[in-house]
Amino acid sequence: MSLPNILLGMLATPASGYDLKQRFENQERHYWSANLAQIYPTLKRMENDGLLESREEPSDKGPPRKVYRRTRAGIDALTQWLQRGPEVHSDRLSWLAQVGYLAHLPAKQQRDFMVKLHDEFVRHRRELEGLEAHWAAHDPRFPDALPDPELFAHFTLRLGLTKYATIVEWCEECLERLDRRDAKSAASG
Amino acid sequence: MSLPNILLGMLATPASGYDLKQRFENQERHYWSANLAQIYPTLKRMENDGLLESREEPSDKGPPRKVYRRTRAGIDALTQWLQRGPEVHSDRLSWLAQVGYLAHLPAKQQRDFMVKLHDEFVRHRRELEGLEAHWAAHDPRFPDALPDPELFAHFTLRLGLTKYATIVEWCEECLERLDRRDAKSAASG
DNA sequence: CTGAACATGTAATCCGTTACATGATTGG
DNA sequence: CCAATCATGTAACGGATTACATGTTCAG
Repeated sequence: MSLPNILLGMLATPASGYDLKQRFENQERHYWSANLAQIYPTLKRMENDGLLESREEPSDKGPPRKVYRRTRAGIDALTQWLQRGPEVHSDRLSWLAQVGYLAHLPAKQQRDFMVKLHDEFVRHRRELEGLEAHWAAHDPRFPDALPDPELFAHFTLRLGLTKYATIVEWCEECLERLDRRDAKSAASG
Repeated sequence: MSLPNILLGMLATPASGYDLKQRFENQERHYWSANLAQIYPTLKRMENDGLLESREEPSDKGPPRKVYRRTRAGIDALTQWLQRGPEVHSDRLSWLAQVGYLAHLPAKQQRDFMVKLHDEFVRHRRELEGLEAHWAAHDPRFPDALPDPELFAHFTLRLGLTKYATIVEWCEECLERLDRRDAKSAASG
């Protein structure tokens, strides 16, 4: 039941399904994703439920855009979602499950796996660093004078950055431990 | 497609569906979860596919246990999963999406929300700290002389611990920023 | 003229949760 | 005797992914 609420949150300014998809791929990518085949029917259902209203707008390029806006009922539903308190579900980190079973691979492939992970998360971290740098350069209120909605958007960005930094450091520690182990086994074997 | 592979990884020693569920609720809880209604049919299907074989064993209590063991084909499938490289999907952190929209709540409720989050993750962190302390107390090889499979299990535990620690610290920073904001607005308003 | 980006949708399938269904054993 | 724990399953539903389907505009 999260996607409809997240869409309500994102619709602070009116937007089309296509716009929302773009935002999932940029700003919100580190904590949620959704594809168009899920977004379009969800928006339609929310309109039927009275949470949104839409109007068609001509597009410069391609077919007309269907632009959605929150209704009063939509804003109320969003507020109630927040008032119910934090929704913490168990994470599904299949890459971490994989790390737990790396003993099934030879030492070289174990190392390769951890290096790939490391590089992948460095890439993710860099993307968010780029977002933050851009924000810092273009908004004189950044970071201590940000008004309410942007303050919270910055909170989520900070979590993304520290999360990726933590994972990258952890990968480096794991690689060091693997190297120590292999140095030891080479000496004794 | 992750659950079958994770079950293969967990079945280093033979176990029943019920046993595996227990393990999801203890050791593996910080990176995966599955309930019995998903585990039982998955194990059955994997047996049909030749990845597992089972035998019935009498139980002290309740109906007979169906104990599964990996076949050679199962171990091969697990190895291939690992050789395909890390499976990194986008996280689904609905609590973080909620934080992004907290501007819809009054200041007091914003703070309450962050305090609840903080306390929740402190609890998660403490559970993993308990696991690690127990391990350290009962295994003389901990942490530098752990042999291969346990070494990687420790890697996953370390990630869980630093992940929760990072989130807790982030909650505290957010609370400080909220308090500074409210001190400022009280002075000017 | 071809491919990328714009723009919307449906259908089939798969994964995960909740609810339902059954029954034995042990501790309080 | 009752609740908790042990133990296995099916059915219905909802959420998410992949594949299919259509059509425009602009840059190279």
